[in-house]
Amino acid sequence: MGALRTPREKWVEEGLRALAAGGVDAVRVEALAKALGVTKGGFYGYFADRDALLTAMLDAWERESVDDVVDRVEREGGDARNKVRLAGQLTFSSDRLLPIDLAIREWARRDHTVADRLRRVDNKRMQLARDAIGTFCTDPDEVEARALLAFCTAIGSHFLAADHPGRTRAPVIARAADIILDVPHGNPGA
Amino acid sequence: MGALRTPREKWVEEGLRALAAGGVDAVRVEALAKALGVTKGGFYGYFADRDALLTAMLDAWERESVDDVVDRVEREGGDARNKVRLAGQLTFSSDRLLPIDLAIREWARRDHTVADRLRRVDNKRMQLARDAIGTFCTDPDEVEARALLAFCTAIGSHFLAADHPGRTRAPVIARAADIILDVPHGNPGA
DNA sequence: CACGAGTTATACGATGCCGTACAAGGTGAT
DNA sequence: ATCACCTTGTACGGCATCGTATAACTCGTG
Repeated sequence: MGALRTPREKWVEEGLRALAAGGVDAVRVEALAKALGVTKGGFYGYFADRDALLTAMLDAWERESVDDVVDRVEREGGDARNKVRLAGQLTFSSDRLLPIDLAIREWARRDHTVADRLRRVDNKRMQLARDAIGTFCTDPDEVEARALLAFCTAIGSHFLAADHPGRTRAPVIARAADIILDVPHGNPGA
Repeated sequence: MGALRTPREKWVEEGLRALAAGGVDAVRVEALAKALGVTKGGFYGYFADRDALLTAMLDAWERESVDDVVDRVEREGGDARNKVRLAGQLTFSSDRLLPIDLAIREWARRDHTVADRLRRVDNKRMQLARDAIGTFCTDPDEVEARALLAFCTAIGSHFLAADHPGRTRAPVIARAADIILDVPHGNPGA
């Protein structure tokens, strides 16, 4: 057989890169080919059309961002509050996954198929947060509210452009996390 | 003089509609013309090019979503916690402004000019939240954290696809707002 | 009613993109 | 070395879009 010089995965990978950088409209066959240093010649051997690539990209993302993350959290999570923090960090602090995640959220607002997939993913992640928060909070309504807060903060902070006078964003987020996880703050330094 | 049949504002308005519906890439001169029931003939009398329209759209949005909202909140706000709730509702529950707001947040992630404008707008809104929260919360770090939570929840909830088993999204948000605004919950019904 | 200024329609060239067809190229097996 | 097979390059038709040029139109005014 002839060598597989630009395998299917390369196209998917480059597609996700383009998606992260410029949104779904930036995923163009000829642009990906240029980025890969080839022409689109081989593309249509792997994919029927551009839509088939988009589907393959979503498949890869869903697998990578659910299975992998859930596995790691279960193995390394430890304490309940830490599991929430770890789960958040894995997706929302990953230089690779975060931009893809945000781009897919934009995409999902305009495409029902993508929205359904995102719902599946978010539901699994949300259950993680519920389980963890449920270990130190008994009221189910409050658990749901705190889980929502955790998620919205993780996502929303990347869409919020405001400054924090005299501070960076990080400590503000940390303090917000304490409120979400109901960590009391006495007099500072105590 | 000949009548002004499709004035400049119509193009801006239709542009914002297209932006809200399909993102900045959907703002296409010929598509707007079609939506307005004309051809692009008159467009280039008002705008040097497509970029000029995009700038005009941002101008209109910035004026409408800052000046108008701030004015109304100052006039009708009342109690501090209610000011936060009202400010949130005005932008984040408006069928007109909300989709534009979300679309501009996506746009801002890929265009520094837009990001700067969004920062200006968000800073003004954020100051509103700080002032209101500051009336019942003394620790400045905590004020900042709660203001961030309020904003991130308002934005993030529109990018979060998760379901809430046995509930709708609204009551969960309401309960989250209580946590953000530090409203105590005793035994239910008390 | 006729004129003129401003507005709009139509036609055009240029560009970028999709998807197809076919030729050219490389790789491993015989 | 030669062949078969898979991959890639090139060329093409078709479509959508931008921005320009110019002709046609519309309406208020005299």
